[in-house]
Amino acid sequence: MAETGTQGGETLLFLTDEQLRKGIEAMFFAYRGFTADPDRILDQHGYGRAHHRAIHFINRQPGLTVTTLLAVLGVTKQSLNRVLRTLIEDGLVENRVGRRDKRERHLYLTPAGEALERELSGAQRERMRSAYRAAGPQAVAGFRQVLEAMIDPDMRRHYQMMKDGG
Amino acid sequence: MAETGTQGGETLLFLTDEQLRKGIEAMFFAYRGFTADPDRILDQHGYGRAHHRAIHFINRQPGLTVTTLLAVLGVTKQSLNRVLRTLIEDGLVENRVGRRDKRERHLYLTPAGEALERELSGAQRERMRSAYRAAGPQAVAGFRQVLEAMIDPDMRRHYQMMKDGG
DNA sequence: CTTGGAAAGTCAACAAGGCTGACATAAAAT
DNA sequence: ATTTTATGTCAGCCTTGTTGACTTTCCAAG
Repeated sequence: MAETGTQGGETLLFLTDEQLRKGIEAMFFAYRGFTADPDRILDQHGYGRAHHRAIHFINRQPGLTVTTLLAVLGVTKQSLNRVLRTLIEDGLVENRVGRRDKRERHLYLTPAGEALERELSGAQRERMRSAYRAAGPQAVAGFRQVLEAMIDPDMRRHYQMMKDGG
Repeated sequence: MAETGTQGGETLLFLTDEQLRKGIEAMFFAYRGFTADPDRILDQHGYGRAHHRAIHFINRQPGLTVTTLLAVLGVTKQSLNRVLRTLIEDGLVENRVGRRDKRERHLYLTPAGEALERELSGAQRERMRSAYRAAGPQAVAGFRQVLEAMIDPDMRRHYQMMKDGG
């Protein structure tokens, strides 16, 4: 009760424009670090960030349909198709006709696709792990809380779907 | 000492691949939310994300030189120049010859530039503020800690320069 | 004072990865 | 039988990144 200018015992200084600006810039610079290692690897293989995203989510949810992947990635089918086509041609992704609904195509990583996925996610996890370790478990919990609150409501269901496995 | 499988009294479960993967996906979806509002505004004005980044840092550090901005943004001068040229032509950015070193050009926002900057950062801060408020001050502290640990060492000095009020 | 290098700008060409619009096919649903 | 859905494709456009080559201006060191 010695504090002044507080509400519910918590100061609101973390909501100042200055604090928000710092968070915005941290987000900008951190995202660059976040993508830097995969970008290097992708470059060696002649792929780009768009290929990584497709590979990531196909690995995460093997057998998802093109429409689902489209919704998760939030791009047009023409844009995704360009990427998906090269991955299929190169033998990293497989395209199986749906059993129940034969219009659907279910996407799977081939062993080669899984190998690239491991290479990419390994590098990305390494940086993440190092940041987590440096910050500690409590900071990590806060990190996730804020990020999840930033996700667009329309996208949150996709995030949850992936997060909760399956 | 009643705990098992712990080190220094802290569990290491937050470093599992599964936890890291969730962090990676949260980062992916959150960054999309992070850029969504400014992107809509930029689109109305006929600009792109590259213009936003330039405007942001010029506003943050008025009078910075082209070389500095180049280093902060991490793009080539040809790429930046294309963006900068349109901003100058449109009267949002001003380009002053350096007093000490006349080779340098110092960048400033015009009143019109400042108006757009406020519109953009206002929208971005609103989302950030809402996420901060939902997560609380302790989570915000953790959020910043993890993000800062993710920043590439080469980039950290630029982040610090901006952060500490350049 | 000359010369080398730094700061800025420009031209051309290219690539990745977004977008729209139009259209085709197969299969499911009505 | 008809309509709708899922997928795929073609063509063309835009933004924003890249390389490489070259110029002008100006500072600084010899």
